[in-house]
Amino acid sequence: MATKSLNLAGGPLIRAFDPWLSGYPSPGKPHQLLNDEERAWLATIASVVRFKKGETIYSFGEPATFLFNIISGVVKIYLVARKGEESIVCFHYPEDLFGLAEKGKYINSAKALTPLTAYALPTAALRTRMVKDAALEFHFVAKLCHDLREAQRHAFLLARRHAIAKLAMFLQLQERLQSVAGQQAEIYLPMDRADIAGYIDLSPAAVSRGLRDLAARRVVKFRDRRHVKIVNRKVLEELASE
Amino acid sequence: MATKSLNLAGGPLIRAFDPWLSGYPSPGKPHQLLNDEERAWLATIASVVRFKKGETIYSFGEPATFLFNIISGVVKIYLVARKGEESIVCFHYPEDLFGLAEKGKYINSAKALTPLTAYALPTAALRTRMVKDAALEFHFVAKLCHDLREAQRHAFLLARRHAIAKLAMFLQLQERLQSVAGQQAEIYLPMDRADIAGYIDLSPAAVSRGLRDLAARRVVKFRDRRHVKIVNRKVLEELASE
DNA sequence: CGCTGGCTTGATTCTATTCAATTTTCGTGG
DNA sequence: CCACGAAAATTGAATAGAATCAAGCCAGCG
Repeated sequence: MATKSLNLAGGPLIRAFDPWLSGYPSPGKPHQLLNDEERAWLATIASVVRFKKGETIYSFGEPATFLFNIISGVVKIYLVARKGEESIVCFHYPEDLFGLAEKGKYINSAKALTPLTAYALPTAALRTRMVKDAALEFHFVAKLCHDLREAQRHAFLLARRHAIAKLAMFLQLQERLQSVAGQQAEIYLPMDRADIAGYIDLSPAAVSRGLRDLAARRVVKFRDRRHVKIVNRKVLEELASE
Repeated sequence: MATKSLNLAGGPLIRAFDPWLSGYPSPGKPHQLLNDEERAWLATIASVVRFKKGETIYSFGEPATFLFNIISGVVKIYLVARKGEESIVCFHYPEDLFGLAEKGKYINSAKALTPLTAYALPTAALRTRMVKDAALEFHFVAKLCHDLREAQRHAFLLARRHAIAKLAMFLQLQERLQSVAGQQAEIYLPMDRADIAGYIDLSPAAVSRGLRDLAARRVVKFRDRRHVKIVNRKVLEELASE
């Protein structure tokens, strides 16, 4: 991986809903958690790293030396089952954190879906600081809560019976991840069909058929394979809830 | 809900794996996160609450005024889908925390599966303290990481193709939740078949058939409907990974 | 302009769901 | 302590839906 110490932007950024405060700063949107001072401090321990599209960032079982904070690009977090098929845990976008560990080792693998720029935060330094700096740590708590809720939503998605319901909910989740302001904006799908399949637990064939049906029913409209627009939001919601 | 301010035990207890340190204090087991001072302080803001078996602790959408820390008993966290069926998010055991919120409201519902005793920690007081006390907060970070990993394992379980694989993995997860020391100990299932079904996303009928088959293949042995013993751990692992 | 990998589509197979009937368990009150 | 009723669990038969496998198609890229 390419590394440079120079801090390109103003330092790390983390985005999440506050678990406790309601509607702050504005309802319906995650807010920026770090203040300038915190970003500046984090910048002193962070390196900016870059990865090419398709490059592996870390693999299951490796010592977890870094926590990553995305500047630009998208990554997929995945697990490989016995049979070799990838089960996708989640997708991460700019201002997300990834690199979750257990007992000092990564418990999943990460791969860049697009060219990626990120801050690499050494876990050792981060840990030392966090035990002392409550305010900084507090923001990590908020982010963790956010990711936990997201993981639970994913589990909820996986419990949908019909392929169409899974796909409908998947599109809703993706839209929110990209926190599109206007209702009319297009959703960009940085992952291929196999990755979608791995995330919602369907065969690639079923994903293909499902998306075809959604388009046929005029619920969504594809500009090309990676750009969708939600045409009938109402019906999509109904489908998502079976 | 019944409330009393008296602190029965020595104060709240939280258990988890440390995300960063490896094998501390002993490999393979979660450790106690709070020190005596922290427990004492938490005890000053906590009330001890009790719930009867089957009682609802909180419901989706209510203001999240408390975070709960289980002293004894088991709770299920669940979501209700459109059709009225319950999707179970997770089960919580003693020394767990529950009551996750988003923007000040509970995002799921909680019900006692057994008679329950817990500490109710007012979120407002907790939040105030956490912003100042880094060490205390650090332990909550560790616990959140723990739950996040657990949620991701759940999603992984849901992605298993065959009913038997789901059940095998479910039993493994339950065993770990109860962190049985010896290999020979029995697993206690505090939930009914419908709850198992809701957690692993199968029909109750399929759960029944699956457990029957596991028993028939001598992989597990039921003493009664709620007590299982893993007889052939090796085969169970194979089945769990399909 | 052709090649390669991703994507789509079709036919078949297989597994869990559904729904209903039956048995077992559990809680209650006699 | 036992008997009863209600709820939970099991079982069976039919059905529906996605997986699988294989073949063809399209898109992006050299």
